[in-house]
Amino acid sequence: MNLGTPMLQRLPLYLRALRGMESEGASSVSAAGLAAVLGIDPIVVRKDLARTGVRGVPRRGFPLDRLIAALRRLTGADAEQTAVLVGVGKLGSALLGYPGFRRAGLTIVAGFDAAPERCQMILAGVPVFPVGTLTETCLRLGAALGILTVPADRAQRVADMLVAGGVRAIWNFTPAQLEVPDSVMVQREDLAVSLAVLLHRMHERERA
Amino acid sequence: MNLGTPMLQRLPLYLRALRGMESEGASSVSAAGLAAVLGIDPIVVRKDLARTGVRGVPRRGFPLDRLIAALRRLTGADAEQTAVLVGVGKLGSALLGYPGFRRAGLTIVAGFDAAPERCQMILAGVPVFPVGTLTETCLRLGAALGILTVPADRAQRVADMLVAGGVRAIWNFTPAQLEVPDSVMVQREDLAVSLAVLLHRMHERERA
DNA sequence: TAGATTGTTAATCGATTAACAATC
DNA sequence: TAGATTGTTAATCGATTAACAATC
Repeated sequence: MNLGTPMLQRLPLYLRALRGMESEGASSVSAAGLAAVLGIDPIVVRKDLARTGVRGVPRRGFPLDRLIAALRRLTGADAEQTAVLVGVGKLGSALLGYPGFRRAGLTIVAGFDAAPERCQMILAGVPVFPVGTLTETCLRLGAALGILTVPADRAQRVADMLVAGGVRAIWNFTPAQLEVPDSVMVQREDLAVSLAVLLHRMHERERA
Repeated sequence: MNLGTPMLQRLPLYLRALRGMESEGASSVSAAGLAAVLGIDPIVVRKDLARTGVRGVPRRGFPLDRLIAALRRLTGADAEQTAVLVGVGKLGSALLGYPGFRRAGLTIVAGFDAAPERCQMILAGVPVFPVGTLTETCLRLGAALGILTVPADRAQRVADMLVAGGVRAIWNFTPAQLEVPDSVMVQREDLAVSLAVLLHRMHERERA
């Protein structure tokens, strides 16, 4: 199944809302109900749910458990990947403690840092190692993903080590432009981009 | 000028790259050159640059200074907004120390936290106050933006205080679904969403 | 049966891509 | 002049929106 980015970005929102409903004892949900909870256009939700392949029942809605299973599969949450995180500064340790990754199917199995005093620590249950052991440890653990939270000027060097360590994707929280082989996917997380969108929309709304 | 989100997300990347070129002494840039640096399709860059209104010169490219000025205006970086940040935990203090906000035209003027031991501190040059003084301080400082980095179960209450404090937008780093008046823009920053996109694309690439 | 809700098909809209003309 | 690069117009593509048929 080939999903466009806009739909792909909505799926985790559905998943989170549906899990909440399930834990409150619900067993089915209508597209309109889900749309209302999330503040999304009901037509969009209906179409998205149709594309999960789960059949809804007129007048009753969709079976919650099957919908959750389908969404977990579509978002890749059921694949159980492991990640390493490099750069255990403030942002890095904040990410180590973020519980949402587990629910999305990602387990961070090791942290790395250049500062000796940060190594040998255990943060949020994750051991931190010297960055010199990165490639070797990556290979040993079979990590699928590398999370980059180092200073921008070290990003490329660490990325090279991650690639040598066999990761299949890099989640880049630095502004650096990384050079990696085509086989490795890089996704950039850029707060300056988000902020620009926010400021522009804020001004836009005020003009209207 | 009404810009679509895709273009709006590319503008800060252009801006950052152009600033780098300027600091290296360049005075003009071609669309193709900029595209190569960022790994973006040259046709897209050419069209985006055309929409800035800056005239390029065939065989020479665009004047760097005018392009930077135009991009600053389009992204809102020249408007100089102030923000307050609520929840000075790991993520919150990481954001307080992020230098990119300043360059994007945003200054964080105050932090707030519920824990008494975190108040009276100064982090990255920003004073931290008790969350009880939030609304009052917001009004006094005339903050345009509230950055929400508190636990999810307190998000709505803090959002209410921010709204009462007169902010025009809320940058929500919690998974909570906020209820605010229509006049206040809410932008959600959701790592679970980004991760789902990343994992899906990673799998997609491996199938290909 | 009636009515709510799903499922599907068509229309609209905006972004990307392609092709080519204009200009230094 | 020749050639590189911008600027513009048209074609394609995908997502959203709208309308309506199908079904419990």
